[in-house]
Amino acid sequence: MKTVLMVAEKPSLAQSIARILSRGSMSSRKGLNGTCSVHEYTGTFTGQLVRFKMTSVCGHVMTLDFLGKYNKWDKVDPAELFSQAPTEKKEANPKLNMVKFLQVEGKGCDYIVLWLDCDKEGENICFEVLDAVLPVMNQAHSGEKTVFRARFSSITDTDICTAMVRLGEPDHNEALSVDARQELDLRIGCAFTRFQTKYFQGKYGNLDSSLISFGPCQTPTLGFCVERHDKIQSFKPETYWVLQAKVDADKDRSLLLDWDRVRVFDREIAQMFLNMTKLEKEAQVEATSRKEKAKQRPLALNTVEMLRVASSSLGMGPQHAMQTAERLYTQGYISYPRTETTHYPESFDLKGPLRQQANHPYWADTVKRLLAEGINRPRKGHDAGDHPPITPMKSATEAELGSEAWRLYEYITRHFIATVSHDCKYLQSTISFRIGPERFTCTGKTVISPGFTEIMPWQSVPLEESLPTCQRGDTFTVAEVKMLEKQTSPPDYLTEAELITLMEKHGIGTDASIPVHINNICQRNYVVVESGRRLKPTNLGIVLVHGYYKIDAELVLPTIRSAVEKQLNLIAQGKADYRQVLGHTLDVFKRKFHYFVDSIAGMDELMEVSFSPLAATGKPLSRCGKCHRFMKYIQAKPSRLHCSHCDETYTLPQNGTIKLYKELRCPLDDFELVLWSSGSRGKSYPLCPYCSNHPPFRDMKKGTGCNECTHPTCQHSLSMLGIGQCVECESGVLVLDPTSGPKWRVACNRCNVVAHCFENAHRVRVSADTCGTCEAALLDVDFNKARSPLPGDGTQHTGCVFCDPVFQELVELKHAASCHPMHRGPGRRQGRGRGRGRRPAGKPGTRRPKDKMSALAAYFV
DNA sequence: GCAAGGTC
Repeated sequence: MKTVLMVAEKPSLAQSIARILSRGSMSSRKGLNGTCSVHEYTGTFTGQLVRFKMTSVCGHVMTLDFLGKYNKWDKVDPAELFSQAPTEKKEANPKLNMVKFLQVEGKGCDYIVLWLDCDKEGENICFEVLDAVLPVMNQAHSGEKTVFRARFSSITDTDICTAMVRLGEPDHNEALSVDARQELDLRIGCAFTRFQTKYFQGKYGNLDSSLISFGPCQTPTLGFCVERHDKIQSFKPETYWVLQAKVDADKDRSLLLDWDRVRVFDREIAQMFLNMTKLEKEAQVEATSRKEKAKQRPLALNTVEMLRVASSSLGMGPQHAMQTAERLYTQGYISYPRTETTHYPESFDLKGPLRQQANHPYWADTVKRLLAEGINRPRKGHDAGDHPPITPMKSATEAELGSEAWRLYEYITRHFIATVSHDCKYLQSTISFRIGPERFTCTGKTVISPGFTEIMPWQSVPLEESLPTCQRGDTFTVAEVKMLEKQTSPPDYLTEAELITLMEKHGIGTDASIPVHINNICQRNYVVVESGRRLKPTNLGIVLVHGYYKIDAELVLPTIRSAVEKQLNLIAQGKADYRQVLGHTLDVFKRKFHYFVDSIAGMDELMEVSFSPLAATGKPLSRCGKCHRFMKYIQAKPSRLHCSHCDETYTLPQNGTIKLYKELRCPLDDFELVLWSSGSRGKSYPLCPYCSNHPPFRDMKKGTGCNECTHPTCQHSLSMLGIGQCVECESGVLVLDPTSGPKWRVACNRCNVVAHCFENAHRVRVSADTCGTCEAALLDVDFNKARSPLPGDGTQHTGCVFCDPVFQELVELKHAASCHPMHRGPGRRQGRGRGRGRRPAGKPGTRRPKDKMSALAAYFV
């Protein structure tokens, strides 16, 4: 029997589609990556009985990056990234092992049906899948078609079954347009980002950002925030005047009337109108009207609307809202949360999800009435052909969801019930008055039937006192006419919800990536989220945007993306050549880049106002090995040491504290050592600022401290303080922290394993001798007589920290229990003993004996 | 260390 491999874009879709096509009779199993499942069943395909294997990828299989050597920031001129630097496709998520997985499942299959999402990205993933799978599939008989594309517009039985009988071919042009988009984004984004970051970080000391990024989506996103900031800054309040009239309606009730001219900006004119009206005793009714109006129930919920409401009404940031929604989805409470669609397909079972809510303590009454009286069909929305609108799938309570997830779920559910409810109907009555020559109006609303506002009370028509009944020609006594002086007020900072709307309108990002872009500009310290989730740009954000405006406004305008997308669409439609569009667009941006680099002084002028040069920043900390003057410690990210005499900057490890290390010096370059520490309970190690930036030995990497230095005799080096191989990670070595006493610590120089040991010992040294069993270096430990935990009256003991029974009680390994060698699969660590990093050549046979493993386990766990 | 796009 022949086999048909079918691939969807995500595990949930593979399952839904297989369930539809197999009519529920499939057998499912997990794939080798633990994330994707394979659903198998038999059926007919091109008139023959076949075995179907339905599975999925997890989004893109591959990602685009530069060849490794072009990712060295200090060796490559960013200008090279526009053309010279070659790119390669790498696996998008190596942990998922997607290529291997597809090949295992695809091996020996005869046909492939591609069920990827029906958009350009999906079309591109089709070819990623084919690249992986075609080489291992059975060879086709001459001329026989083996590759098919299923096109569907919703995940409904009819759509899926129709797609299956009308299979087509994947569209190469659409896929190519995505290839072009990827390459443009990569080359342009990385070139500008690297240039800006290096340029400004090399110049300013209090610029608090380790990355000054640029991108065709994030930069316009920031641009919107700064545009609003500029409006606020340049706003000049204007004074205006308003007439307000009050008439007596009943004995003890008066009506406030609105002036038909609304407001005037000239005081004398306002005064004139006031003079003409204030002596009038009566207001005459000129007209009355009563109109029935409706407030429409909401469209079904899609992702961006959910994100807007989450931000503006629930105070939940888009990134967080998305994570919460995904959790609700994987737990089965709501349908797939990433969708552009606001329209339910005709066949969608609306009553099913509604029935789920019929006994919910908060809205049972509303739901039961809807079910009994019949639901209202949702309004016609937009069908993007991706997924149905976000719908609650089962009932839930706050107790089972937790308060955060509950608030989002409650909103989604109320919104869903509202979409199948009736519109809110109300009566709007208007009375037009004349007082002297001026006209005034009074309006009032009364609810006829609340409709959906019953379940969305925050949308309800505000309760107003009804207007008195009257008719044309009636008169009312004027109680008062007065002139009010008011001022126009500036707009406030952009809210996240407003920003999402702007991004959507200008096509910046997609439903899935909008939260990412907003998050990016926060993390890069371009904007901060203020109260009411308003986005206030920082000095850095403002200067960047103003700088782009000054040099090349297109770099920040929202059109930067849409212009490129127009070109890409030509590729997708087969109207333009992929190579030509790509080459041309890169050429345009390469010119822009060179112009930007040449004009950077213009941005600098703005920077200088807000930031101070490196030489004027920071506090003196340690001495330079070249000029022996003090270097300054610059705390702003990325933290570094700067020698203004030599005009050199040395970067330091991030996310820790730095202090001087006893004025000790590196024997290689005479720089004073500094001590890096991750916190009081964490690890710390000495570090030579010069070696860390210019590794002295071939086997040392940049950015490392003395705990990885292979200097043979320096007292701070790995060679002198290393004890033995890390118990958790593959390449690390446990190193004694000589500064940690009296709460002595041994820490891995690669991962974050920290062992606490020998508390209150007054001296711990690494001995030159090694353990006969495991090759680890022995430790020499001295205790004070009064506090010695050693047996008898001993104050001194030498032994192996791993094997010595006396030391067993005195060492405690933090953090490693589940990752201990005992719990890991066999066959790693082959040929390597416990010796310290620079172990003498170990013969393959000298690994530790088997029972060593159980000894270790008993020891640490 | 960089982009933006999928998805977990």
